Amino acid sequence: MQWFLGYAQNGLASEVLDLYKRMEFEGICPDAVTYVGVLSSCANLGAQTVGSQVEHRIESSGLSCNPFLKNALINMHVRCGNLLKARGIFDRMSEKTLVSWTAMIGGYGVHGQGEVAVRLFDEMIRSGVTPDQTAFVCVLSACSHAGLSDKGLEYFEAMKNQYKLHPGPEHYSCVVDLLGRVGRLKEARELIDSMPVEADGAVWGALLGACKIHKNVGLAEIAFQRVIELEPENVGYYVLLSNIYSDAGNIDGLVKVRLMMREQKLKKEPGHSYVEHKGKIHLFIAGDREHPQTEEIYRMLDKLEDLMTGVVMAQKNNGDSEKEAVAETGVGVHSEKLAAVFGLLNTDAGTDVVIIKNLRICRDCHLFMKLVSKIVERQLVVRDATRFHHFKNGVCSCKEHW
DNA sequence: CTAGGGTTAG
Repeated sequence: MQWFLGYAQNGLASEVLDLYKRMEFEGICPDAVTYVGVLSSCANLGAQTVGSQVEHRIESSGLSCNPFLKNALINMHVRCGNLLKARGIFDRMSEKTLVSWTAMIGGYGVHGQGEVAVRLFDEMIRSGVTPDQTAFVCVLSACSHAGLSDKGLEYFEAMKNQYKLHPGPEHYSCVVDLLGRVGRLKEARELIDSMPVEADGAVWGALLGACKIHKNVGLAEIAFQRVIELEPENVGYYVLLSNIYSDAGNIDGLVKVRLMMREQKLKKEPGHSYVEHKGKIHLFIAGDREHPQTEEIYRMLDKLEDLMTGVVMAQKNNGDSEKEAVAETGVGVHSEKLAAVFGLLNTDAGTDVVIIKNLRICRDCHLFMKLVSKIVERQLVVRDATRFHHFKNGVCSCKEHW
């Protein structure tokens, strides 16, 4: 039985779910710790159907009071995109631990609701719970995704001065991202230079990402230099720089990076993602043109592309009014976008309206349903689901493909 | 015999 935690904690989520299925088949009754491992795996895979089944089993087995399980459930719902369910459990918890707060704050952050995350963080402090390094990572990243750079900087200062916590590279990478996204590249660079701890690849990578957004080729070259000293095998950074060159029309640079990659024998796997819909996992591969209606699908995506900017995917709950989901995705038409739209429609959080920029589209709108039904027609099922790509901020976390 | 276990950016 300890395999469960072993597998779960080592990221072998699909193995956990396989084992769990076997247990069910053999009629073995799982205990609370087993459920924790299963739920954590569901969270990592975005397996919301299994997750909800497990939730029901927990309820009927009388384990639902277990605070560990409640936190695991919150996390599962958060990672499967169901913030409202997560919030429901959170609100009904009598004893909210730091972990409960952190999971919920991180959830809002990941789904682009920085303002809510910040409000919750302040509420946590008012309730007498002291944040730790993890909580600060969550709130800083929430601020960065929502463009709340000054608020984020305030938290960063409070972390050091008020809470006497030593920021690690993971905090610095958040703050570099926070500054970089809003174009404060100079400050981001200065922050890195002033770091009392060693910068890791993520710190320079965050700067490189900011250079991509703000088209700063010179600084990108510096950041890239540093980042590959630290992570020479990470293909994503090569791709990022080559895309920066490509955007700038710098063909020499582009060729240079491609040659570097060839010398290092680095190959970029095609970007892919999968999303669970009605119990089936659907796979999307970047640049995939296998479908007989590919032309139509891409025309539809081009239409969506025109309407989409930024990188936010959020769910808004306006109390009694209709529940809305906001979709905005990043640049380049590829599979992640399909999955992001798909995932958006897939939330069973009671979303009635999908907003793309200022265009309001009803959930049943034929534009969306046509797109979705076309994707569903393919009935692509993934067997080797090793890692679910989370729609952090509406965009898959994997790097852009060529 | 029964502990263990939940939260972390790019």
